Amino acid sequence: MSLDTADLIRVRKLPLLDAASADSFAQLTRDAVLQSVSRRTALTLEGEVSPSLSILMEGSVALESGRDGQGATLALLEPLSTVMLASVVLDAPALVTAWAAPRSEVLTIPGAALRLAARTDPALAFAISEELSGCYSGVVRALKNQRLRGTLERLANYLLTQHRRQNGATRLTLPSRKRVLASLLGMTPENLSRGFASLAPLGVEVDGPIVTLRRPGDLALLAAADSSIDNHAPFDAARPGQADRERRRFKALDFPVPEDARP
Amino acid sequence: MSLDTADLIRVRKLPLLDAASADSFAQLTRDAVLQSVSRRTALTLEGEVSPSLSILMEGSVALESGRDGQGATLALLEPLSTVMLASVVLDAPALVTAWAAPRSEVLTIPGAALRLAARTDPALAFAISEELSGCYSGVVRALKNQRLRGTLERLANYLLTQHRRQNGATRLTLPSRKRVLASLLGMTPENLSRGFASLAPLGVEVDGPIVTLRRPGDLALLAAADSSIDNHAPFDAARPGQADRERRRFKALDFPVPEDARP
DNA sequence: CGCTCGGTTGACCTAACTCAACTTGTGTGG
DNA sequence: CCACACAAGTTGAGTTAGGTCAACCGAGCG
Repeated sequence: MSLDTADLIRVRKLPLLDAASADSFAQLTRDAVLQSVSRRTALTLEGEVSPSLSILMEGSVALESGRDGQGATLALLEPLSTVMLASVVLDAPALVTAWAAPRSEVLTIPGAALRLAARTDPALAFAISEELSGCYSGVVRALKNQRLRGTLERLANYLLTQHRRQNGATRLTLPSRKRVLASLLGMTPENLSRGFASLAPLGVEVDGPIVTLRRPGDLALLAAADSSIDNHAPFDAARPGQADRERRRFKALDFPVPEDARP
Repeated sequence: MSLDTADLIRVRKLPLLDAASADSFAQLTRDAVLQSVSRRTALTLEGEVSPSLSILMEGSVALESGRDGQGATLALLEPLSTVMLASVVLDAPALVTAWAAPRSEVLTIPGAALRLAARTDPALAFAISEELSGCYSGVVRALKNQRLRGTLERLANYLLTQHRRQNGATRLTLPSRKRVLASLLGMTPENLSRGFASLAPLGVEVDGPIVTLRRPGDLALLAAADSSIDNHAPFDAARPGQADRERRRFKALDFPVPEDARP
């Protein structure tokens, strides 16, 4: 289960571990594990301290809170995201349950090793700060999204995000079952269905998991009504590294990167 | 405007700066400023990069988002909080506008100095990570609070939180005007008023800004319906049911151990 | 086949918002 | 000193976004 040389090379490229010194990299990977999960697996359990940090290498992870059934999906993570890094840094109970989708690949690093290494390796500690800052921004955006938009606007916005993420193709594929998409957007499956229906006049065609946006501009008009939510100045081109990091984080949380934002 | 010796001693006690080495402490405080703001002042502006980190020493700060009028209050910060540390770490546009209340006292540290110092001072960088982790947890809790509780539950819970924070005294003082409290709780002022009214049967008496909780236990029953939301320490009022409830909940849900098998 | 499961559609319900009137406390100018 | 305006808060009546419940449909599958 331990990391072989090929794994080490792969893993070294992660933003977090890339920053680490040779020493702390060795320390961190000594007891790290890289494994493919076969079935739906909980990486953290709400309310329980997780002994290690998970990093999603492949597949996807859903952050959920609350009892199953009444629970809410707070985010869908994409590969290269850390999973509840904050809880590991604080060695505190996780605030959400993190479900890894079947066939995901996850790197697991002992939390104690991480905290220890971070205390002596400034580059690592700083990389952690940057990662945490990205996570923080993501959740703040999610909160704003929830508080100042209605369900239709959230849906429209989500579709535009996917649109952009899938390189502006007019056909896009929903990355999850509609049921969990609804939960992510803070609405019921029934309402999501109705939502799609009422977006039809705006050029949205739905066929199973694939959605066609005939007139993205019209959609943008709806979402842009209060897009002060994502409308912070475009990312500074002079800082490509930061921009990348931010973009990754955005993707991870399923909220839009305002490349331009003007329809 | 620069810091005098007394200021330096005070400021050295901050969690962030306490961790810093003598070197980076000097570096950080060289261009730092400690000032009392006289009127309502924006420490950060939504969408604009803030050149420096603000730390609230005295008074209070409200984090708002959205156009004035239609905006939402996302948080009320207490003294010793950092203000949008994440944005400063990333040197990215702030996600919210941070209003300092009149007569607040704010320490201002150049962001560039902070980032520079953090890159070489592991203790400082780690302290920043811990602070960010705390902020992250706070926002996640806010999001959960918003998503899985109704307005009444949020209000009840808020009152209990204040209750606890003010050392369990039966009389507590609201830290802000009801108007902004309503916005913080994600409801309208009218509805907040009605909310207080409907909590009267649970022993809540309101007289202007002071609230008396006659029977905190009853309130807790209402809020506890899903109190896994804020897992920070059990409520002072020892609720023997709590642990049981939680256990039952997990059991009932058949919450799998990490090596879960989905049926 | 017939079963379940994900999704859709329709009828209904309710929590929360809106709007408007009214109260009360707090200045402020004559 | 009063008159007045003004803001914060409360109360009431009507509206609506979104949730709930139940029936229904089509696809995968034992």
